[in-house]
Amino acid sequence: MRLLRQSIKQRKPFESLQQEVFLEVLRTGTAMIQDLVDVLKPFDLTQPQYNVLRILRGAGPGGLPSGEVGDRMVASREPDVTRLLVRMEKRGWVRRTRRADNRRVVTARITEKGLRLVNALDEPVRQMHGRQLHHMSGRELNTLATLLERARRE
Amino acid sequence: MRLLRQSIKQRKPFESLQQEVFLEVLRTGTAMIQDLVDVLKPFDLTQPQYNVLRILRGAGPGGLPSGEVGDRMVASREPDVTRLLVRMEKRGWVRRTRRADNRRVVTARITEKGLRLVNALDEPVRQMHGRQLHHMSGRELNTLATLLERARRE
DNA sequence: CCAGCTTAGTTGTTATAACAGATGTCGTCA
DNA sequence: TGACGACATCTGTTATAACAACTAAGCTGG
Repeated sequence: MRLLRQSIKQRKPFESLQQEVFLEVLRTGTAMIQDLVDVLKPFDLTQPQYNVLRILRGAGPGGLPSGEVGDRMVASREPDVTRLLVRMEKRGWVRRTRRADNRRVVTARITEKGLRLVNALDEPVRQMHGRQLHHMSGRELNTLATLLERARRE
Repeated sequence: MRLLRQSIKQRKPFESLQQEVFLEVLRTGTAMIQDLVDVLKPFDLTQPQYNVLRILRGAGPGGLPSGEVGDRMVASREPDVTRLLVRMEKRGWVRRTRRADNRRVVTARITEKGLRLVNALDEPVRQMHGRQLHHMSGRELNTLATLLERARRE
């Protein structure tokens, strides 16, 4: 009887559990991203733009090929990366140069201005993370990060 | 010495932990949403449209005011909801009628065609969730869902 | 009852995303 | 060496998102 009940209960709740996790991830993600957007708005910066600035800061003075930038972004197609970088170049945050030894490749580098901007955002963004997650213990955060990473496996 | 080390170590890892959770949530979210988009694409349906269909199916034959639909969607401004519903009406999945007793309100209802579509998607979507998360135990899923919900609190 | 506030939805405009196809450059192998 | 396929990026087009301003309908207090 015990076994029967278990096998009955197993199927249905398990599937809806998967769906619940799916929905929770999306809800949490949109809430978090919205907080970031709100932080960036006064700086007249969108989230993908901020993302690019962080990537290029991390890449150092050598910069990165456009394609590499695209690969490191969570979600963006190649054509969008091109135009994103072009727009950012117009704003003076990024410099794009065609590589001499391989003229197919466009190297994107962060400018001094872009660097100042992204540096100025470190503290506000850090504070935002604090506001979002200060009520969770280190242990909980660790568990959460681990489970999320595990969720993406396979 | 112990205390000192602790106070030194405490600050930095904790903040980067928050950031790590933030990034994990976004990465997992985009991966999951991409899977859904891939499932919906053969049906020529976008994720917000699918969302609306599920909401209106859940609302039953009485339908819902546009504003209500917007509130139940994760992220979408009012103007976008209007146009989203208009587009879906053109495709025959939704019917919009102005309410007689309060002509400001537009009630949106799912059509027979829309209902067939969203019902036909239940199984593929369920299978997608299975592919995404079959490697995680019920216990892990429960913990994950609980922690995510908790992350949004406060 | 009616001027002015509120509510619900719409329209206009600009920015960005998605997708397909084109362009310019490079490597390579007959 | 030079045709050809692959690579990295770009352009064109359409769809959708963001934001602001507007319209129409209902409500309310003098």
